[in-house]
Amino acid sequence: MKKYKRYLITSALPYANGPIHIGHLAGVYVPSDIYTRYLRMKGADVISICGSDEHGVPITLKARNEGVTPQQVVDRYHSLNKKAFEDFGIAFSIYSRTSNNVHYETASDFFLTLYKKGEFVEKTSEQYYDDEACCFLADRYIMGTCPHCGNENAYGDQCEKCGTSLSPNELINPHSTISGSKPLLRETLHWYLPLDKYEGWLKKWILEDHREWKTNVYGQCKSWLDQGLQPRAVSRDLDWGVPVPVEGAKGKVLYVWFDAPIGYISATKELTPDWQKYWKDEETKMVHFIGKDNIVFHCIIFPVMLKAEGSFILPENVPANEFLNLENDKISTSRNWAVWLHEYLKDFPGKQDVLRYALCANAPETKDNDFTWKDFQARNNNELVAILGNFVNRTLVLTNNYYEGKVPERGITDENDNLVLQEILRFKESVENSLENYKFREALKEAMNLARLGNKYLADAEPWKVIKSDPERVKTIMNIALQITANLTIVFEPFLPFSMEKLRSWLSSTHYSWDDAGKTDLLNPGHSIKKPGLLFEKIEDEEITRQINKLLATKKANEAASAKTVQVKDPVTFDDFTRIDIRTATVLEAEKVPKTTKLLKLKIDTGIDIRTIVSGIAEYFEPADIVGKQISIVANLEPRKIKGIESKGMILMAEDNDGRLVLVAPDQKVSNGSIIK
RNA sequence: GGCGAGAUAGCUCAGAUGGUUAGAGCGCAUGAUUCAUAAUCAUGAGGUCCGGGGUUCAAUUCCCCGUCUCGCUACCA
Repeated sequence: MKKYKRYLITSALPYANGPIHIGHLAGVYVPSDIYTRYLRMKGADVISICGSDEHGVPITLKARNEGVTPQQVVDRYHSLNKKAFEDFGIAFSIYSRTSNNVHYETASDFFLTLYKKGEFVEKTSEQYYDDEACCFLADRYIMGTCPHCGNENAYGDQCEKCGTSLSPNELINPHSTISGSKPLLRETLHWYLPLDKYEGWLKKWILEDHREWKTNVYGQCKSWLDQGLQPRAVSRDLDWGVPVPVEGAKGKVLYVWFDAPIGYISATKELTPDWQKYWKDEETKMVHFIGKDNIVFHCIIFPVMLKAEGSFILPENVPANEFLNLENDKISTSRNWAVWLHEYLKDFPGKQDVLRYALCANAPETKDNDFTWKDFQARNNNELVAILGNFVNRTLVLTNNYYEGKVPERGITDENDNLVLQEILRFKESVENSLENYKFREALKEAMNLARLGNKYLADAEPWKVIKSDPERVKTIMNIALQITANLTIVFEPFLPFSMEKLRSWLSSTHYSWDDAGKTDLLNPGHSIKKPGLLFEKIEDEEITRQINKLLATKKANEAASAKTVQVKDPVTFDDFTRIDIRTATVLEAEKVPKTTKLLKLKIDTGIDIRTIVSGIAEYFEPADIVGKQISIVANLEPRKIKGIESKGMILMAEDNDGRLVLVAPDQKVSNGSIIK
């Protein structure tokens, strides 16, 4: 294995439009923190980089909705999240932000370097332009009627009601969210990063040189590479972000995914004038901690950016995690379905380590996992309290009782003692091995096994009995139990830094280095320890019930919100209404459009003609079930090509609250082509 | 629809280049113990290893076809 002189750890920059929740923590920040703390304990030269990702359209929209500036939005979440991370003990070397000057400079320079090297492809395309506001409209700045579900408030990139992803020119009646005016199509110039040019290089770098990457990461990369890469735009028409630093690029900023990873570099610059040795020296090991949704950016796009620039190193590994669910449901910021870090810290003061433990023990390392409050409670009560806390407590209490807190001399050891002393050394290796391979769950379990060993040792040796018959022997037993305790402060330090600090203070011991782990003379005879408190406290049912009720209330609120009927649309004149030609028709044939999920191709008899309509209803109707049914259609809708098939008209559907589609048909059979009015 | 990942004890997960009884932790049951936050220790019960085919002397492991979950992606008039 290659030896490295120093480490550069990055953690995905959280987007500054919402607070941090347990999904972020379990997927990215807890693992990266454990890894960083471990490396620091080894005495390695390591920096851990993170910060707020503060650009992009959703932030500008949130600002507009709230009537504040984007800067105010990001200021709010930046400080909230920065503080929450600090309070939670995530040991970043720096928590920076992409709206600061260093970043503007760095990102700008980076773009310019690529620009001057001729790495970009320039292309013009047609995009919506707002004449009144005099600017191009990013997807999220255009709203209109969703062609699929009729939701009038669909965004240019997605309808949030039916989940359909859209492109702006699909919207019916598009309007600008800035001025409300109807936008026009205009030509605009953008810069593209030609990923395709680097495809061959990426294939070798990932598929051949990094077979050791996690299967989910490797598989996803392979999938992208096999499908072939396309150039990707690196600029957008927007006024919030890093301006494109070339002539004639007024009103254009760097696209947020181009801008954000450079944030790792600028944060490093901000941290140290020595930043180049971390980013440009082959002897630095760079590791990106991210969630699975970020794989393509960190394994394909950012490496291409770095490679194209030419002077930067590439990540040695990208240990992406899967997602964490909450009580059997996807975590969702917009649905308020989350455990928010800042609220947890308030609800469970002093219990950072409990959450760190629960999230690490149940981290979604190989597949999506579920966080439940019951599991959280069980982990605390049955593991932290019962195994780790209890062992520490009984050892320290006995030492205080028997020796007034002075570490006793270790006398002659018996066979079992020797076995245990050997075991202690083994733990160092196995925990270390798991950590080096980013298997944090496994590492934590091994650390806990050391506490288990301690409990078993005490149960076997029974010092509370032996003290009556052979007090000399008890000194040896307690000495060994204390050495185990000292070792616990080392192997648990990366996972439970708050508790281990407490424990060290009770032991009156120093902050050991990682390489002290396995030693059995960490506490010298005669060394004084203090009276212990409780390392962990039981969490009672009421506290858990309170949290569960909080979530139930959220669920109820969400249901109430979705049941609310969508607001009645703006009035239309009778004249407008009569322009829509709605008629009855009968389905003659139905078949699934190949290679699609939702599309059915229908041949229908409208009474006037036989025509083809393509409709996105395949998830709710089997072709056989719909043949022969009488339906209602919009007969005079402009024809449109869908998947190469010309569709003439639209089938009317009623959509239930849960999204289920139901045919709208006449009550009794009528002749085809009957006008519905 | 394409691609990727996953599916193993009640729960959370390991695992096997295919080979006699498939493992761990938690939970559960029984026993022991009382130094310790009713905490610990021992023992035990629990599994068509997602379903169906195939290859093989032998498949939970390899191949093919499905099902379900999650992600990326296409599509939705």
